[in-house]
Amino acid sequence: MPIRRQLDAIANLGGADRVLDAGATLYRQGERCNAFFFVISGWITLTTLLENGNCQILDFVIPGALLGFPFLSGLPRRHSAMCVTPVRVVCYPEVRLDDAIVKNAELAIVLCRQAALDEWRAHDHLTNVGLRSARERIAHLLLELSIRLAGRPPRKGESFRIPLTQSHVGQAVGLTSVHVSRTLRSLREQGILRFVKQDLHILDPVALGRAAGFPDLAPDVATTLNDTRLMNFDALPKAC
Amino acid sequence: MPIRRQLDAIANLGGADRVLDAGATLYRQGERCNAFFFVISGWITLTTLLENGNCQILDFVIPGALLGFPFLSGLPRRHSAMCVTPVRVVCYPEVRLDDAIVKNAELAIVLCRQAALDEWRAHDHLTNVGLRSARERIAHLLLELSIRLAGRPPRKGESFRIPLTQSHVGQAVGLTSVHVSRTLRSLREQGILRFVKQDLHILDPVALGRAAGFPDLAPDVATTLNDTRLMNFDALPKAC
DNA sequence: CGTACAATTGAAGGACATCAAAAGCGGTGG
DNA sequence: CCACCGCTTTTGATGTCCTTCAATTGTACG
Repeated sequence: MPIRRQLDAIANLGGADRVLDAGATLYRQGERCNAFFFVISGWITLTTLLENGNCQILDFVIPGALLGFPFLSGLPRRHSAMCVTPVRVVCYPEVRLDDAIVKNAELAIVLCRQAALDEWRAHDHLTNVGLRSARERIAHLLLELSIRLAGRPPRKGESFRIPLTQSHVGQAVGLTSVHVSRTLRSLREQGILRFVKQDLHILDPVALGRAAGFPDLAPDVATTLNDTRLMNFDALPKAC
Repeated sequence: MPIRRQLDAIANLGGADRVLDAGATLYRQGERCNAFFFVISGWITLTTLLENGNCQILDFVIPGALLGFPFLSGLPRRHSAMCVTPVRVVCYPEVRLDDAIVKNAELAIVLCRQAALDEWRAHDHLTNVGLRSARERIAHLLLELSIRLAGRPPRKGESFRIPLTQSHVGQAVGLTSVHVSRTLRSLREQGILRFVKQDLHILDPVALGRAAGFPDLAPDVATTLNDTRLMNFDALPKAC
């Protein structure tokens, strides 16, 4: 079981459970912080803040992920990790990367994989924002989140709890919340999806895929995600 | 010396030198390829191609970097690596991640660091494209490249060889080459920089920094880059 | 029941794209 | 040496996608 292996790998690092309210931060941009975290429940955003007050959401972190490992230890964080919902994590404070890796090759493998996955999502996100239209960006994001939550492409009529505001969506894909609202309306009117009160209903997965700009790529992406242990934590045995 | 350490770490993997023409690819999107590379000279772009023919440049790879390590081995590549100029690399074919890491903790550390740096640049790139104007994006990119090449912030009057077309710049920051041209003209007319024939002249570093949206961040960024061994290969001892 | 925040909708403006054409520049061959 | 080619850069005119500003309507919560 993938996530079991992650936990085994870090078992001897002595983590402690921690509960945070919505709006709290795990670490802040500019801060030196050598802790890292395993997310048990709740949603977290990784955000960078600009001087002008604008804010970019780099990624959404969902349960089952490792978060914030200080590969570049001692250096200030480049982004903040903020809780969107109440969050439960295992916190591993003051880890020394070099020691931990030398002592534990299994951990090194898990970390490399996690880093590669994170980078892959960052790249995906970048192409999304860089060369797609508003409609495509939003469809793409919602489809990606569905796939990450389900571990496979969504089926017709399925629905997911996505605790984000339209403003979050906008900050993630580089649009104003106003335009997100308009675009969601258009998608709703075309019978592709409904996103009300943080519940996303997938009415037409195929049309959604087409709107998102992956034509038949979705199954492949799902395989990737599944293969590399970014699954929904709730779907796991209670062993952890 | 940082890059020496990288090379030491991978010394026993048996790499072979390889020379490629401009336009050649190291690996292609969709391809299964377990090789990775150390760049000796030349510039490389990491690109994703969309079905509609559009193309996003994810990152520019310059000499001294490790490239394409198959963390998610066996899975198809998510992007292509294309030579912008003639390129010399050391090629390490068919590496098995798990074995290599278990046998060589030093390598694992280097890889984790490289992965973290790549992810950091991807995030930086993402905020650049996500919430800055055309002017800011271009200024930011050129400043970033200068810093990576010099290992520190550029000085007044300094110039750098950047073998990119305006079309490359556009594909990197999500703009058309037409608009890149116009924006560069504006920056030139304001005495901030000149970018002619692949030679970038920094006329006013402070104004460039302000145009890019980091106000005083530049020194910090430079420190980060320097600290984490993304330096210009040419500045290294010839030992490699 | 009032306050705060999220979502919605309209009107107007701007930043960037698209289309099209011309000019500069290096390379190649007659 | 000049003509020709492909590629990059430049510039203009026109259009559009998205933003900005502003006001209204939910909806949750103390």
